Amino acid sequence: MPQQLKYTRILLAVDCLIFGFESQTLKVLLIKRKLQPYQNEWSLMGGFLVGEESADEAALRILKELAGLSGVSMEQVKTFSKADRDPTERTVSIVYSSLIDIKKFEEQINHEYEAQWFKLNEIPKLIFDHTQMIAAGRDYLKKKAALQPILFGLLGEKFTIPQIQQLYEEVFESSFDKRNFSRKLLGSELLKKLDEKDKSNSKKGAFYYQLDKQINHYNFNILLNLAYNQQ
Amino acid sequence: MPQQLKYTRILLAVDCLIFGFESQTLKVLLIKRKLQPYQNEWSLMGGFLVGEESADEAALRILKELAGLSGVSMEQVKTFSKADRDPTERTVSIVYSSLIDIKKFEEQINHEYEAQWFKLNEIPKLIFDHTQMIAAGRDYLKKKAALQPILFGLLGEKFTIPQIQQLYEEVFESSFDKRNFSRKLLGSELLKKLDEKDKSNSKKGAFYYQLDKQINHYNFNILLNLAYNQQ
DNA sequence: GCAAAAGTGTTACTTTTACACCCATGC
DNA sequence: GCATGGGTGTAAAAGTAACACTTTTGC
Repeated sequence: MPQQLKYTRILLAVDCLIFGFESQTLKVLLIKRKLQPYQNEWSLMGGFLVGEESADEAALRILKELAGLSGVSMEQVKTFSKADRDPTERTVSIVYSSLIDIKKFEEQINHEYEAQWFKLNEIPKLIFDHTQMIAAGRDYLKKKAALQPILFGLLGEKFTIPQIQQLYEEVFESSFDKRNFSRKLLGSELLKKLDEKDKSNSKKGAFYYQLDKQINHYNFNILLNLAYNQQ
Repeated sequence: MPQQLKYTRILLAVDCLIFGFESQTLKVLLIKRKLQPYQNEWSLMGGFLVGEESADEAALRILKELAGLSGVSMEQVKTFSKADRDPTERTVSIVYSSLIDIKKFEEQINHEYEAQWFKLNEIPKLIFDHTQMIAAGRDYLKKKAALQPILFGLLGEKFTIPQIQQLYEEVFESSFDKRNFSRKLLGSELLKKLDEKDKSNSKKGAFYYQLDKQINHYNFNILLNLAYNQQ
C-alpha cells in the first residue's frame, strides 16, 4: 500500500494579482466573486487547478477566464496554506503576480466579473486572505524593482520622465529629487526622446520617451540605485 | 452542491532545503529516501502536510523528523506544481529554505536518514525535481543576500574576515578584492574583534570577529554593496 | 499675467575601484 | 628560510545628495 494513502489531498488554487499603472497611480485589478459563499464580494482572480495543468498554466487560464487578459507574464509570488484561510474547505493557494500598463490592456478586459481597477489605498474588503496576498505582492514588487528594471514592463510604449518617477515613488513609497532622478534615468542611455509631448498633466507638456534598446543587454545599476536607500 | 466538488484534490508536500557553510564551502543537506519508489536515493527533507498544519508548520516538523534540526527559521522559496514531477501520484511541493552554520547544528543532526552535507558542485543525482529546487534556492539566496545581511545567520558566533569573504564569493559566484572587502565590512562597525585567532587555514592565523550589536538596527547598504555589481 | 508642471547645473561629499607590499608563523 | 595566507593604505574616478530658478502654455 503506497505510503501516501494516509495523507489528505487538498484543493489547490491559484490567485492572480495584477498591478497596473495609470494616471500616475499604481492600482490592482479585482473582480466580483460569483460563487457562494461570499458572493459579490471583491477578490483577486482565482480558481482551482484542473486536470494535468501546472500552477503556471492554471494562472494564465484563470486570468484569461475571469478578466479576459492574455499575454501577461506572471511570476509566482507566494503560497498561502493556513488551514482556515478558506472556511468552505481547506484550500492552498499559489499567488501569481504581474505588472501591466493599464491602457495597453484596457480593451482586452472582460467585464463579466465586473473587473475593476482599485488604487492601492482604496482597496475594498476582500475575501479570505486576499488582502495579505496584495501585501505580499507589493513586497515582491519592491524587491524585484530594486534589482531589475521591471517597472518598464508596466509602462506603455511611450512614457514621460515624470510618469516613471511617480511610478517608482509609488512602488517604493518614497520620493526622489526630480533633477537627480531624471539625470540618472537619462544617463542610462536606455531612453530615446520622442518629438511628441504628453499634455495630460500640464500645460507645458512633458516629452515622451521610448525604450531605445533591448532591456536585458544593459547594466541596470542605474535603476537599481534608484531604490538603493529605500529598504 | 458546492462548486468545488468537481475539482481534484492533490497531495501537498513540503521540501526543506538547508544550506550550510563550513570549511570555506557552501553545502546542502541531503538525506536518503526510505520509501519506495526511489528508495535509497538522495533527496531534500520532504514530507506531506498532515491534519490542520500550514506549510510553514509542516516544514518545521519535517525538518525535525528527517534531519533532527530544530530552531532553524526557514522561508518559503517556491512551489513546484508540474503534473509529472512525482511519478507516483500528483503532488505539489512547497520548498522552504534556510542557511545555517554547520558547526552550530552538527550535534543536533539525526542520522536515521543518513543526513549528509554535500558541496554545491558535488551534489548527487536527486529524486524528482529536487535538483531544480536547489537551483531555485540558490537564486533566492543570492537575491536575499543582495538586500539583507542574511549571511551572518550562517556563520557561527565567531568568524574571520576571510571566512565571510569566501562565503560571499560562493553565494555570488564571484570574487572580491580582499582589501576593499575587509574595509567595507569593518567600516560597518558591526564587528568586534576578538583576541583569538583561527589557525585552521594559515600559519599566521586570522583574527576572529563577532557581531557587535543587533543586526536589524543598522543600515546595511554596506553589505548590500558587496553584491552591488553581481547581478 | 499667473498658476502649474517641466526642465535643467553645480558643488560638496561619499563610495568605489584599482593596485602591491609587508607580516606572522609552521614547517 | 621559505611558503602560505593575513593584513593594510592611497589616490583617482564615479556616483550621490542637496539645492532654486527658468520655461512653457492654457486659462
